[in-house]
Amino acid sequence: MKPKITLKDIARELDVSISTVSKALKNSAEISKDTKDKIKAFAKFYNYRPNNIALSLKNKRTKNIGVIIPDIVHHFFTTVFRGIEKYANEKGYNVIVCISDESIEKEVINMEMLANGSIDGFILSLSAETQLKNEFTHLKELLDQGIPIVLFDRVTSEIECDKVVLNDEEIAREAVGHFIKSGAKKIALVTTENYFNVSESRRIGYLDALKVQNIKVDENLILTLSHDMENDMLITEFFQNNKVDAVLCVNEIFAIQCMSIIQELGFNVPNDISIIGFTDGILSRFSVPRLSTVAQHGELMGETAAKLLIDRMERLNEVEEPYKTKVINATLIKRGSSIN
Amino acid sequence: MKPKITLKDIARELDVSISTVSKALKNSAEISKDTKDKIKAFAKFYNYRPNNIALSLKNKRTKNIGVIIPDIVHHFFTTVFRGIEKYANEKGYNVIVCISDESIEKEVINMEMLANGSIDGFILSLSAETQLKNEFTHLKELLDQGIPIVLFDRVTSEIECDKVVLNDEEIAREAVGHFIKSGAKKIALVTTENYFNVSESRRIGYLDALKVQNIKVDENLILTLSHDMENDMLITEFFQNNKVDAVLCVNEIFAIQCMSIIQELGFNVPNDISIIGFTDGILSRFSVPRLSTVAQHGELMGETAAKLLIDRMERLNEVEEPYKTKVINATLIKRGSSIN
DNA sequence: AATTGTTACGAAAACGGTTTCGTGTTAATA
DNA sequence: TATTAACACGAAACCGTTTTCGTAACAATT
Repeated sequence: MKPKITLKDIARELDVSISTVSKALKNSAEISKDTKDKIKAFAKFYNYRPNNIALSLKNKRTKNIGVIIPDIVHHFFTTVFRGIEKYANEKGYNVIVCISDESIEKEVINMEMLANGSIDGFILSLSAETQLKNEFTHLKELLDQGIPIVLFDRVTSEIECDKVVLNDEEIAREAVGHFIKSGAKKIALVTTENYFNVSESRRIGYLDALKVQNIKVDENLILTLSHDMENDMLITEFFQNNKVDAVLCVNEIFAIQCMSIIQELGFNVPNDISIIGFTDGILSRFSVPRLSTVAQHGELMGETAAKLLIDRMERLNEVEEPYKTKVINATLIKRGSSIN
Repeated sequence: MKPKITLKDIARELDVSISTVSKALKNSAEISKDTKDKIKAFAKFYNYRPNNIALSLKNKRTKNIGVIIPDIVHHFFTTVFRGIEKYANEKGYNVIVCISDESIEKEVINMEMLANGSIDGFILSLSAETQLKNEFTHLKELLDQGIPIVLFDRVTSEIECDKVVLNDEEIAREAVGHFIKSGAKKIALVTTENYFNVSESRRIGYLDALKVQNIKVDENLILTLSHDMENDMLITEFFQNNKVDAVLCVNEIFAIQCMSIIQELGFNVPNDISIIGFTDGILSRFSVPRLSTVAQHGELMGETAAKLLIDRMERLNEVEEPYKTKVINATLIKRGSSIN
């Protein structure tokens, strides 16, 4: 076993001072060529690498980013994370991930844990509970301490910080417009409780598109499902009791569940009922027929969030930039589950 | 903006020494009750929290774990990660994730980056390229430096360290046995290049099960696909050219692709051809019919790996424990794609 | 010979904690 | 009254860096 070597070790062995070693390794003009060569050779031989922790303490920056996401086993968040990791890594940052599990308590604990020096900034998507309770003091306090935060996807207007969001409203409008253009009249929405900002936006887009086309909104055609429950019965009843031409689902699972039940009920997709889901994940690509979806470009979203954060962190001393909200444009991917 | 407060700040304000503050906050018997109360109240009021970086430097341990995985957008790795994060968090550790992207270079760079003080130990699954090239000096060097490593799933016998693996061979045998019991004779295997230890083990299990039942191995019934290519043509030809009763696929995607193509070719699943896949992910649960799979219990695997690592790290000074390899027992989940 | 300027290096502070050890003050004991 | 013990606190070292500033040694200038 050969443990890591420090500046002190090199200094002792070569009979010079620690400062000389440090300067030599940074190629300082203060040190003579002979001494520099000697020190560099020694350092190289023993594979010297500066200790990150000591550097962090000295520089008051860790080059770590904290990422808090509600759930990692979820295609969208996973792709966002990949975008964050990729960009951060290119810029020399590491990523510490915590999973809030949709709980505000975990969100708070994890953030406070990391905020005590472990990271230079946060990227997060709010937990369901945080959105439900509308409780953001933990975020405000961190911002107050000067720790930059970037919110993505599940954001809130209560907090002033950089944000990255999808054009949910617009893309929902576009999806419904697509249904209408193909002749659908009875268009359903399958969504979650609307304390989620994204569901709310998608609902608005849905309603908007109907209004524009003078289609009367039928509240019965809006099915609200919960995240964690078994929804099969509700979905079955919904499609038994309502004549529907098309259905927009706010996530991939709902869309696949709907498609499966619709088919079991004897309807044809897309001829009897068209379906469009959100999140262009693996399920959508391998279903039969393939699912038309809204691609959220998670990876781009992650990269954008990381760039926003790193730009702000590396500009900390200069003039304060105003906060930005970047909008990622979703893409409607038309596949077999809707009529072209 | 109110920046973080330090011991020094408290000491200055309260006109005591830094050591007194430190001791008071740790409730040391050395300090009088009066002084302690005063200091605690002040610290609480200003929300004092010790700086993690300073603690890390002092204690020579970061309470961070480095996790290196080949790919995060992959159900199995994601669940393992969740297990790691969950257990680590309970024990007060944070998790720094790097994605190797199946590249040995990234694996090396990331590990060296983190090894310079940022983490206390690693949990990783080898990249494809690392397995292909059989190149492990980076791991050996880190172990040499006294940094503990736990390998999971994609492991190698070249490295001595704690490991967590699936009983791949056995479960493949069981799956094939299940096929045979239901009357299948022509049993195919759809797998990846066998430099992956897991594919290799599954292949051995497959061959073994056939041998035990005196079924002659037909090399034509083993289809080797690559990870990144479009395999649809190969799969189609395979099922056109070979009479097959059942097929075992080493991952979920292959299984779904096979099922889809098999159905397109006019066969019935499971009556004409049974299918079992690996990885009990979301695809398997929502396909029609639902896919019989080998559940790899990723979360348990992650927890086990994290426990192994943390146990070793927290036992560092005591006697060296011999390295362990924990085997996670996979479960064969029988659903609609195979005959019971 | 005295002054000035380089060169090449070392001492020390700082980052924010913990911990060992030393010490002044008071009270208890002989 | 002198010694000892207990109490309550502070000084300083240490973790591994970076960086400012001071300075010894020598050369060059007047």
